[in-house]
Amino acid sequence: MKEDIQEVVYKSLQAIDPKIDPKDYPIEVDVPKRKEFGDFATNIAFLLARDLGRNPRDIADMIIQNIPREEKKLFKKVEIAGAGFINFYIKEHAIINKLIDIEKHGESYGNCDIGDGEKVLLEFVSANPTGYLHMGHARNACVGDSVCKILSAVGYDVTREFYINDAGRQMDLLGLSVYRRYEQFFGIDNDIGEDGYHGEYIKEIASRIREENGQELLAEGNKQNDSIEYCKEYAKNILLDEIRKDLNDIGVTFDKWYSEKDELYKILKENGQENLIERIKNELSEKGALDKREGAIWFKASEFGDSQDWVIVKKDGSYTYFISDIAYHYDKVKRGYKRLINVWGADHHSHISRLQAALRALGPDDYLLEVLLIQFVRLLSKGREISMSKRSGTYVTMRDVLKDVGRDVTRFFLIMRSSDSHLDFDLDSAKDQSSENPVYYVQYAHARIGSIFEKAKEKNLFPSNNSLNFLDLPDEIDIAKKLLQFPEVINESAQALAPHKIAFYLQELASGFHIYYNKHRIIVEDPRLSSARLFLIGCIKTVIAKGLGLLGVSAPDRM
RNA sequence: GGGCGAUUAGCUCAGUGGAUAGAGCACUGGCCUCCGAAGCCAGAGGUCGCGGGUUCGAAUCCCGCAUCGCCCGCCA
Repeated sequence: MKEDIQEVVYKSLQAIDPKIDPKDYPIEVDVPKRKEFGDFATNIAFLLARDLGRNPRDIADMIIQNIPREEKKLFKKVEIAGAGFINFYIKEHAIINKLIDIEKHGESYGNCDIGDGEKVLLEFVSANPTGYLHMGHARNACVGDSVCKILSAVGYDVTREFYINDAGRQMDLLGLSVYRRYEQFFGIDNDIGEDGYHGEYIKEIASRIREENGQELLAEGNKQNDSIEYCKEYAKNILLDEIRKDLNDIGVTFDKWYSEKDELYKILKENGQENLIERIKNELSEKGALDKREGAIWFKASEFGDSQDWVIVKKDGSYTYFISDIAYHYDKVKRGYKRLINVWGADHHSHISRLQAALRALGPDDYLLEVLLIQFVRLLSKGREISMSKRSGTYVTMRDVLKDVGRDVTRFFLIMRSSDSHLDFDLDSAKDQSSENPVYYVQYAHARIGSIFEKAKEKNLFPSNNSLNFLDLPDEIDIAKKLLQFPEVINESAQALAPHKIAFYLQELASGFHIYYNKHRIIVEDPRLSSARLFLIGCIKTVIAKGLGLLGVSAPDRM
């Protein structure tokens, strides 16, 4: 509906002066906060006034005068307000009739194609397989998944990817920790070390290894290294399975699990011995972006927009995590993705600029990488914070929370705050099946409508758009307007990568329905009015289901 | 010392330069003979952290300051 207004204003501007370029004057149309200011308003007259050196009100008047006759039919009135706003008041029946779009498109209502099929790679979660997922990962997973759904809805071709960090020191520590626990089962007194993993699950994994292998793995020297390597692979596979299972339980799936070890260290056939990391190193070297200093090799990030240089090959000849990261992201580009979006915890923010610097150095395209930073989650119970540290063996996992409060509530809670705000996840209010819980509020509206449909069916009443002119209550017009804003809400949340906007919208829409329901009966004497009202609430049901779907939350017919 | 984020009602938070700043919770008082009370209605609650600036207009943009969280490793 908003586009219709933009079109009207544009036509009027064309009538005034065909030379006006819409690129110079983007026509902003929004819904005023206050009802008295109409259904839509534009500030275009202010923008033109500045450049034309004329009074905004005069320009607004001119625009109104030049709206083509045909287009004027849409409006009850169009007027100048304040210092030069133009307020549009749409005819009620035009709004109500627009609802037919919702029925026509059903589940796909609100979708569009502004993404134009562009290939987007969304990398999210990417938790190290060294432990169970905690609520920070869960927030990343839910936000990432929802962003994927939203971007798909606006026409992008989205691939979802999980990067498995299975090479490097953390994995070595994991293998060693498991092996030490294994040794302890045979009375060997050892020390896991401060850097090691201390969780109970490490013992459980070691125990399984003992059950399968007895004491065969006890060894010294090189043979012991083989045993540690075995423990590492064994633990990795178990933990990856657990991560996959947890993600599955919360409704998050991936198109590709990209293994650092398998993909980046794979020998490239066409080039003899070289692997992807070496190739990237060579490419960076050819571009003059590397420097040998203090026995190490540095990427000169400071020459490509970052604040300092970074080591990519250590003094001992081994790679840093950073060069794997560069290779991985360059590989994303090579795989044909035009847009790379990463969902990262806020503690990784310093990696953004250096990675962007590396991509810039490799060229040719600039600024390919967008990062959606997610601030921390604090888990609260009875007003107290619960520890989520991975090193202490006692952290509360995502699995624990999921079991406790369920998928829908977990997802909604993790999504309903802006990503750049810290999030307090209050277990007590999450568990509360009451009005304090916004997810039930929205789901309840959906279920209530389902229930009304059942009741109507008994009386042989069904939704119909044959008598929409019966919908003339102000409450009905308000709801219709709200429903018609939905495509714009999806758009905005896609643009800002901000699923929480949908969560807020749904609460407002549900509120509109509950108010309407309490004030007016849906099923009334006149079957034509009943059918029209059923049609209206059917539209609400469709939009709620669609919106909850974008958040990965179910829309039950009963609860 | 540098960087990122935050600071809005008692609490948790929306608010992408627009008109009189919003919601939920909590609090007070009402509403089921009636399609689901997990609901609705009414009330009260504000120096948008502080100080400058930009302009027709600033919670929103810019500069400075304060406070809180996170980061600044040849770990990942």
